[in-house]
Amino acid sequence: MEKTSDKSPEKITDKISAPTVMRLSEYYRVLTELDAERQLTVSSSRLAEVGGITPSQVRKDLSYFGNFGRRGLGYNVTELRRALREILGLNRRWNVALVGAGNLGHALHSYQEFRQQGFYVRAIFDVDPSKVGEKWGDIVVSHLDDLAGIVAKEKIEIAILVTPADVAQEVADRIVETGIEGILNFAPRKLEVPDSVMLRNVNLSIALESLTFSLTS
Amino acid sequence: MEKTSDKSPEKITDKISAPTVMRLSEYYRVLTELDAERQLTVSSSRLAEVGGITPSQVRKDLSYFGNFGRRGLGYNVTELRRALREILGLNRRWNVALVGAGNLGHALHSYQEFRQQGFYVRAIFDVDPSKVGEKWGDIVVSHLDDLAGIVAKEKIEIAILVTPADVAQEVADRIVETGIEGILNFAPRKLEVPDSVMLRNVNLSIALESLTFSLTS
DNA sequence: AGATGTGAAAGTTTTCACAGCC
DNA sequence: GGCTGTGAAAACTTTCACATCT
Repeated sequence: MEKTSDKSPEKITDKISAPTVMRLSEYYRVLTELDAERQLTVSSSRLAEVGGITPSQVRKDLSYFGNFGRRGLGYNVTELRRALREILGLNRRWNVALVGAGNLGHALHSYQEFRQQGFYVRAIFDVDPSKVGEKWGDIVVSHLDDLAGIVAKEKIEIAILVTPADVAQEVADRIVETGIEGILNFAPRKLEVPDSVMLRNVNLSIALESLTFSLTS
Repeated sequence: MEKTSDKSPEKITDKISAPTVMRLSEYYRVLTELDAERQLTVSSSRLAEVGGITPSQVRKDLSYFGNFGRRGLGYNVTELRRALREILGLNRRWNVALVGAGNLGHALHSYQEFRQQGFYVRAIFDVDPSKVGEKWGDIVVSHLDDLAGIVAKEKIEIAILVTPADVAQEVADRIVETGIEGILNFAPRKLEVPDSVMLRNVNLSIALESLTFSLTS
């Protein structure tokens, strides 16, 4: 029935499944579009249709966090969008470091979507002497040896790891040492990090392989 | 010489869950490393340890496709690797087109991992006149209007869609018209394609948002 | 002995269905 | 009438445990 807004001191996030979080991100994106189109309300069925899922899935996902809708009317677009911003932690800026100044790092540096969501690349690191010193936009590529100092000075909270796979673990170790809270790993290798550091992996090959798996056989 | 079972005329792939397919890709990557290290056999527990899962999960995943192991001994690395190559459709070359010649397209074009897995970028498309005609390695960027002709000529089977979100659907429609079998979509928008076209999505923002979700709470 | 393959149990996620409110 | 919120059922995925084979 009623959920008070008084929450327990422990993390809600632990009880929420990964698929639910991914769907929240998609709802957020759709709501951003609807908001731009001046839509005032949206129903769970509408949200479901866009995301290719069921209306009850949408309602269930949202119900973990509160009662955002109104029976008979649906959800207020602006209100729900703001709620999701907060839930996803997007109602603030995040200082990010790119670790690895290769092509993928370059693409991520200029990825508009990140900036729009509040992710600010504050530093870029590499070990290649020919890259250190390069200017990327308004940021100068630093040597990895300066990681700790710059992370502290720039108050960097998240590292995006885009190094070759064979050095990924040792670079991750150095990132962990700086006290950074989260790592987004693009290197195709499973990393070991302490539980206190949040780790998410993006493997570009896996998506392609899942495609060829389905196209084969 | 294990042979995957010869049971049904319909697609095995339909019965295999997405998480299983992703794990197969990871096993394959680990086996590639073990093979390079001249390891002859590997147990499900060893494979599980590297992937951070349970041994029975590994055995269950593999058992959907055949009996690759030997009781008491484990799996032959080379043999299992070859089997997974075949299952994932990596025992051949795939002709790929990059649709979108921006930074992300550029990063993917030079992504070594793709080439190593047998994915060959045979064409690159854009609509920006300043990009059409550029030379990327040994490929000249073509205008999107030439998509159908070049796809046919180069026997392209997979399109990697890396356009801005707001044109992603119309570009996807044009890709579908060419008869391409699969699309890997990097644009942050849900695409509508016929069931006959395989679609996989990679959303770079979602991984970051899942990180901030866990860091917030 | 050592490790797979698998049916059954446990756990998790999705869907159903309907009470309850607009 | 319309649509949410949610407990219960169904579906799906993972883990267990042990028979089975080398």
